Amino acid sequence: MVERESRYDLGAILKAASDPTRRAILTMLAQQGPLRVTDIARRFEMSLNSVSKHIKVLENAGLVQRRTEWREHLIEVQMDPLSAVDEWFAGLRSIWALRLDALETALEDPEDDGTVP
Amino acid sequence: MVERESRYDLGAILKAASDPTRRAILTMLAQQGPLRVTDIARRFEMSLNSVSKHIKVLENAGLVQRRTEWREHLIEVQMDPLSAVDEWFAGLRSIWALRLDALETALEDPEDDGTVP
DNA sequence: ACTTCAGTCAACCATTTGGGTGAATAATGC
DNA sequence: GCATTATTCACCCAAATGGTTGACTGAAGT
Repeated sequence: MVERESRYDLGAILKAASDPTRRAILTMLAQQGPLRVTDIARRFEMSLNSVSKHIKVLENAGLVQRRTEWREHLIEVQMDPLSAVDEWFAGLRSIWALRLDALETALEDPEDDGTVP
Repeated sequence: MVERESRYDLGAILKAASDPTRRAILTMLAQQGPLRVTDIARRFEMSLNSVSKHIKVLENAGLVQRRTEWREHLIEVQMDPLSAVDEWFAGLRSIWALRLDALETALEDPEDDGTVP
């Protein structure tokens, strides 16, 4: 059985994705497939070190996976954690919709004064 | 015609949502409907000021809206910006899927050597 | 052995962030 | 007019962030 459950840190995912450089890295990886750190860095006007740090943030959030073959670190995008965000959004939307439903019902029911405590 | 287009700042939305306190505020607002700043703050072990700041961050990202009726500021959750995130995720996933498709096709076609440049 | 290449680690710096306090603003209630 | 209520504004502070450079580790090529 697959260990279903949000094993991902929602905050970490969102924070990782909130940086434009890191989003660009993710896009690049999705388009081009697994890349080495150096290859990624070369496409940015930024030091290799900074890119390496960004990758570590992404890795930490689970948005990227590292396959250390040979002396090269192949970085691969990982879409799974995104679903944790999807799920949180869905949850938020549903409780919001639920409240609206309750509100409507209350309005139809004249016993209630229509206020939401 | 509705001004469709991502008028939202993806980075701002993600960053705003990356903080646990702010996520809690959003959840609270979704459950309870519009609330005053003070009401929100009372539910946290945190100064009113800090909560006020958090709300401003959310407001800035478009995730909440302020209806300044009377002297009270009614804060209301706004789900629209979330779709900007949805869309970005969808885009990322689709370019990723596209690349995989291309890869498969290449593998079926023996003229290609199977490598992805 | 020596050099080069791929990356990380460590230290540093400026800026942002998340928190706090106290004063300021503005409307209401007396 | 004065106190109360609701909220923001202006600072202060510690910690985190995004970037830099320079030293280090480890594998490959010569």
